[in-house]
Amino acid sequence: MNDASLTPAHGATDKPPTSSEIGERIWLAIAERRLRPGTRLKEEQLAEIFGVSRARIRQALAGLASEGLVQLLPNRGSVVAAPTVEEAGDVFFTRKLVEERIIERLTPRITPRQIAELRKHVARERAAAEADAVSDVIRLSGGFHMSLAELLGSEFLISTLRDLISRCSLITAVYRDSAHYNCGPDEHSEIIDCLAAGDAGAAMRVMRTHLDHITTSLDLDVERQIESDLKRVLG
Amino acid sequence: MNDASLTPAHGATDKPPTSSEIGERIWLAIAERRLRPGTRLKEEQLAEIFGVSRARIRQALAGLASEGLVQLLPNRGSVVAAPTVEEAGDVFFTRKLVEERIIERLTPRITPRQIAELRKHVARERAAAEADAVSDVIRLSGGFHMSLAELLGSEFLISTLRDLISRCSLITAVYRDSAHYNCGPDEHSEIIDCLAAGDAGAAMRVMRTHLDHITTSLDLDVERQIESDLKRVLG
DNA sequence: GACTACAAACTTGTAGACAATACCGTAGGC
DNA sequence: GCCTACGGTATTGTCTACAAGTTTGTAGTC
Repeated sequence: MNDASLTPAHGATDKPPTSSEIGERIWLAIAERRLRPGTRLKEEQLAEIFGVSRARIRQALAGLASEGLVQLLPNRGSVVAAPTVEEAGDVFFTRKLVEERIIERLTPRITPRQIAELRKHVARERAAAEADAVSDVIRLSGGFHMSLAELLGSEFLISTLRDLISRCSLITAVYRDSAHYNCGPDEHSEIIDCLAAGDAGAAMRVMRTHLDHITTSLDLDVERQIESDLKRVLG
Repeated sequence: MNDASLTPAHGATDKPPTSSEIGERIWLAIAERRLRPGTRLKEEQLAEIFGVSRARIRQALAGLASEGLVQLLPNRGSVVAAPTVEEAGDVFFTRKLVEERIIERLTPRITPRQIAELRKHVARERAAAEADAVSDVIRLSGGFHMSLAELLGSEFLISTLRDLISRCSLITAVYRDSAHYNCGPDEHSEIIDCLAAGDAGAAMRVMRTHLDHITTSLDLDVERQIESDLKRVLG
């Protein structure tokens, strides 16, 4: 693993990062494909990189493991997870259902003020896309979907969606063929229009189409060989 | 918290329990309503009860927190979570969708040998129900659903369903009105029949009905006041 | 008499050290 | 020449001690 792949652009900070900040940085490194599936994540190495003790690293890794981003091998360490094609299908299928549920429940209760907030978010997405700020684009495009869950306020759906989006980011990082990062802001805008019009059915349809676009942009048919499959390939 | 509520029936073991064993015991205590929502879970106290150090307790609590069973309050400790009525709706809704997906994918590939395994499982459920072995009944009724996911072999759906079943157990523990524990074996048997017949549609229908039965057995309309709602009640 | 500021006790958060386990290279035997 | 057994090295798993934060009780003041 290249140490530079985890150090943030804005340089070293004074305070030691919290375990969730560490998790976020590792997550971003995975989503940006700087950390490839199969990469070993040694605790001591990470502890040195982030300037914290191993205990905090273990916390962060445990969190990432529960989100399915890293795999914890007992007594043998952690590696960046390598989702299978089948798993990818399940994840996107589930995400579609959960996001439709969110839309369905959010539509009748959303306020004009919240609509405005969402539009601002999409504007930030556009700005980041035009500036080619890859980290921001990835974070913001997931952030739009998270915002919908947060507006709804259901703790369960929020944490479930966070989990699903993380997994989707990993999947797209593995199976996406080109530079086209996550979802585009135009379809997000369209979803907001439906929400503003109070048309839950239309919003759900657009959301479904939107997520289908992401799915179809993946090479799920191609069998991408990844590091952890090495044994199977050569065995 | 009563210490006795966590000690297992079969007495103290020689070896110290692993963090997942500790998590399981706490989970069971919650599912059996021995630990009520809002109960504080002090690390040192738990460490003494299970005869391990605090580090292992923290692991167990972190795992339970990611399943939504306990709530981690930074610098203030952990309490047994108190799901709201709205959250309960979301959880059951999502569980229905996930279990239907499992059934849908499992039906065309299930083998007679696996059918036989499932029938054996239901037989164990019946035996436990007749013997009034509450712990076993709770574990086995959830176990049936887990078995379906495990037969399918999708890591994602397995971990997702484990999460959902845990949350459902907590919800039923909070909102169920009487002694009727989780799901009955008869409907499980019916699901197996549909699987054996290769009729995915029927199996999905039965599963949906089955889960609806659990939902309707809850007092979701009644506002059960729980400790963490104290402020809202008195404020 | 009620409110605010302070102090003590308790609980969690963190770090560092030690023990257990798994992997890799080497030597010996078949 | 290949396989197996052994030992060194590296990495994870666990525990104990200390630091930081929060809550609770108490005294002083308005």
